Amino acid sequence: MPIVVDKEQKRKEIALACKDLLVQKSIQEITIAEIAQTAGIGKGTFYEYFKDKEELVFELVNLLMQAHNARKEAKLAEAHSTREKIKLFYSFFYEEEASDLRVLYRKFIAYALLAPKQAMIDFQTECFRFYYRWVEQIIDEGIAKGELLPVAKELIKGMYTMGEGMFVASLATDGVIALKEDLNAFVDHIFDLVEKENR
Amino acid sequence: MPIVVDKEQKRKEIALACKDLLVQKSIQEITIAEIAQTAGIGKGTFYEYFKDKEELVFELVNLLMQAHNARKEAKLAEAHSTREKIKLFYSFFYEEEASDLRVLYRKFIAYALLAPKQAMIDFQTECFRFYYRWVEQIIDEGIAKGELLPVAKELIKGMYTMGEGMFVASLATDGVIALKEDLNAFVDHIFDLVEKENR
DNA sequence: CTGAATATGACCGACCGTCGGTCAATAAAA
DNA sequence: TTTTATTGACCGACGGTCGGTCATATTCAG
Repeated sequence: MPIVVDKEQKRKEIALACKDLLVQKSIQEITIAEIAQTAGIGKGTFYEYFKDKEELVFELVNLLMQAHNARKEAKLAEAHSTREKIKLFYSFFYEEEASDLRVLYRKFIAYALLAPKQAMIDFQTECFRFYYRWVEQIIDEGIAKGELLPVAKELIKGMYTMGEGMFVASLATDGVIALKEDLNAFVDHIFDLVEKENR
Repeated sequence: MPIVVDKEQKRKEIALACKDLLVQKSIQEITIAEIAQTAGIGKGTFYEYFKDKEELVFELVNLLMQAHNARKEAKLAEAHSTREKIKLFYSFFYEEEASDLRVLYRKFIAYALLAPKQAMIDFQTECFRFYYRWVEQIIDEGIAKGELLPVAKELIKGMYTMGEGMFVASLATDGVIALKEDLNAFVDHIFDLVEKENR
């Protein structure tokens, strides 16, 4: 048989090799030739593995997000209070650890708005479901323990999208949003409202 | 002396002439030549008024948003309850009337994330301030009337960004968000929590 | 007062460079 | 020999520029 490369694997390698480039430069400034050179492949080869630059960004976000989620799940075990567990979810938006991923995620969202492709939609939907279930489980536990009012369950979707919304808004405005502080403040105020003991 | 045209005015005319084109096609598919042809000007002339395609989108969003805000303020006078007034703010995200503007706004956000320019940031910041003040005033009235708990004031920023977040999320996912229903449900639940009578 | 000369900015599209995407040729493995 | 992977030369589309043209307001000589 002829040469057989693991296409899936090579995709990942190419994407990873371009990480710094993709994080540092705006995608529009990056040329395919530059990408190929960075990954140490020919320009034509790039097209064997990706349809365009967006797919490359997408692959990388996918890759890093998976790793990120794994780390987060580990951390979740360490969190004690319900409030802390929920805040852990939002920390993606400001923690130093995830800053590269955030830069890429931002570009990914932009593309998803500009020229959505099914794979992107599927990915975003899966992300939503993943985090929704996460938060749902935490809230359910809180309700079961009698800590939280049952109405807390109805707030999950809004709370989730609030995070993304504040993230986007903080990137597109200047001086009106302090992401970490505003996110945590909102969560605290909501918790104050749905914790039974405060009633 | 030579012909002198009102540059500001002509910018608006060009932008307005391209509205349908910009709403219907993805920006990346549109060429400058096409824009020039649609607006009935030469390609070179386009560059006399805009630096690039993004500026054109921006001008149009700006224009339509101003008109939209004016209409909204008029409607606000008709709304009765505090809850209704707040919901009026969110209706931008789903009302038929604003659908063209939303399509453009979506593209605008994408550019603001992809390659932010100061003018875009300023515009978004101004939009934020405008709506923030609006909501703030309504909430303040509600508190003054004794309808709402004072903590309601602390939720404004989160509530505002939740709207944008749910909007973005609904565009980037499939089947998990019903924008109108989810927005209104969240608002209702929050109101149930911050209205004094429900305590 | 008139109209010819002139100055100036609006307008334009031919041209140029860049870059995304293709494909014919090559290499290498089986 | 066949099949697969790789490559960079090549092509055409498109963004952006620039020199030239045109329309009109102003000026001033007659």
